[in-house]
Order: sequence, then structure tokens, then C-alpha cells
Amino acid sequence: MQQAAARFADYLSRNRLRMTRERRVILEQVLAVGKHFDVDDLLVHMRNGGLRASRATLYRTLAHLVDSGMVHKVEMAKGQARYEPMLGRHHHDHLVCLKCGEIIEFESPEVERIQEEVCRRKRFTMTGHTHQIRGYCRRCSSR
Amino acid sequence: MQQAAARFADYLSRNRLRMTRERRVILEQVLAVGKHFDVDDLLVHMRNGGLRASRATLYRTLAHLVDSGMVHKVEMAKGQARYEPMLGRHHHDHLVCLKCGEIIEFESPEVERIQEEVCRRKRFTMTGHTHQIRGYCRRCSSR
DNA sequence: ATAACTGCAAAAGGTTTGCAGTGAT
DNA sequence: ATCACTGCAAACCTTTTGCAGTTAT
Repeated sequence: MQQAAARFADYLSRNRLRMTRERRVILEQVLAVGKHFDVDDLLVHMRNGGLRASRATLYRTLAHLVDSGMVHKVEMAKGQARYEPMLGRHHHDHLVCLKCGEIIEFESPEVERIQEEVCRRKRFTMTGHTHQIRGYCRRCSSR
Repeated sequence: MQQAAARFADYLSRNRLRMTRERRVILEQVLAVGKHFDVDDLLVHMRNGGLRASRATLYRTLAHLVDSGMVHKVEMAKGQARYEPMLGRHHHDHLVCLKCGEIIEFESPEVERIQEEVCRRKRFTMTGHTHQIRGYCRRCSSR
């Protein structure tokens, strides 16, 4: 946790940005709220802890956290974004349950390899990708 | 083209929906406008051809075309949707150029296979997926 | 002191919806 | 004669932005 704060502080100072109380609190809550969350989850979580920050500041700070690489932004359908802290974790993609909203992670080096090959063949410079499988999780399928 | 109209008509009647002038025109224009388009492209294309339909009707009709399987909806980041006619074509995914907006298609049976295996392992019932690679196309990379 | 930051409320931007009138079956 | 469809304008929803006041450096 200290570590994360230090890393963010470092990112901020390298970009001539400032470490404010809001940013400290938001980072701490992002780490506390768990794996996958959206802005509302975070807001609710913060309120329950008696903390607050405006939506605008949440969005602005999350953008910096994403930019620093400490948090990933996952674009869902209809322009809703979810976020996930990436501290020391590595890349993965998602299975999204359409009924209960559960998000299951998966990773496949094979898929990564194929992606790179596709890009090579098409002379395409990849900067990122999105790979989501939608459907019903084990629990929701069985009813 | 006749064929497409017949297929849509069939879908409509099976769902107790009606074949209207607007729907006929929209289907025809969807086929004419080409591979990947968004609602604005379609609207502009129609206006250039002296045809028209309200945005609301475009959205409503596209939803039916998607439901009928004749058109695929591709969710892009930030809640913008694009559509592509699927007549007799089969599934593929996309490379999206962040600079010029070009969309390059690719397909990989291997990735499909891996997806199925991931789902089996996680006991997940897949109903669809999204797989996009973002970056810069050949032209845009080289400048 | 400077320039970045914050909250607020307004704006944006794509999509959806309620309604009253129109039209397919 | 029904009941679905259409256009319009308003409503939606998440995210972004302008502004005036606040605060880290």
C-alpha cells in the first residue's frame, strides 16, 4: 500500500501534478474496493467509509491512475467503463455474465501470440486490445 | 438483395412486426453503405440519396436487423456503436486504427477454439464475444 | 506567488422513450 | 378496426468541461 502510494506520488511528480488529499483517498479506496469496479461502486464504497470526492474528481483521478499503469480501464458495452487495480498483476481478459454481472478473468498466452501475429501480417502497430466473452456464468446457466 | 428483403420480411412476420417503407429503405441503405458504419454514416448516406428516416427509426430498425442476425453490432469504446451487414459472411473480429478510424477484419479459428475451451473450463455459457485490437494501421504507423 | 486542483452545475454525445398521429395487416 | 410504426422533442446516462474559489509546491 505504501508502495502504491509511492508509485503514484512518483508518477505525479514526474508529470508536474500534485499529491492532494483527494488523490490519496481515491488511490486508497481503489485498492480497498477490490478487483472490478465502476465509478458508482467506488463512490458508494467511499461514502460508506465516510469519505468523499466529487464524481468529477473521481473521473479525473482515475484517468491519471490509468495513465500511470496502476489501474486498467475496461470498456464495457454502452459506454460504461469499469476499472481494476493492476498492482503486480499481469494482463488478462474477461468473461462477463450478462445476468449477475460477475466478471471472471482468464488469460491465454496463445491468444496473445496470435494477436501479435495478426498484427505483423497486417502491418498493424498494436497499442492495446479488448477481449471479452459474454454469456452466463456457471450459477446463472444452471437455472 | 431480394433475398435479404425476403429474409427480413420473414423475420418481421414471425415476430408480428410490419414491413414499412422506412424499414425497406433502411435495409436497402444498410446494404448499400458498405462494411462498417455508424448511425450517422447511414443517415448521411441516405440523405445523399434523397432518402430519409428519423434517427429514432434508424435505431429501432437497426435493433431489429441485429436481432434477426442480418447485421452485427460492434460496440466501440465510449458507447459508440458501429454496425456491419453480415449477409453470408461469417464471424470475424477487428483491428481498429486509433488515428484514421480504419477497421481491418481478421479471423482466427484458433482463437475461437481457445475461447470455447476457456468457457468449458470455467463452466461458462458463451453467447457472444468482442475481440478488438487497437493501434495504428500500416499507413498511420509509418508517419 | 504560481499554477494545479476541487466541487458544482452545465454541457456533451450517443441512445432511448412518451406521445399523438399515421399506416400495415 | 386493430395495433404496430413514425417523427419529434424530451429524457437518459455516463463522462467531460468551464468557472471561481482553494491548495500544493
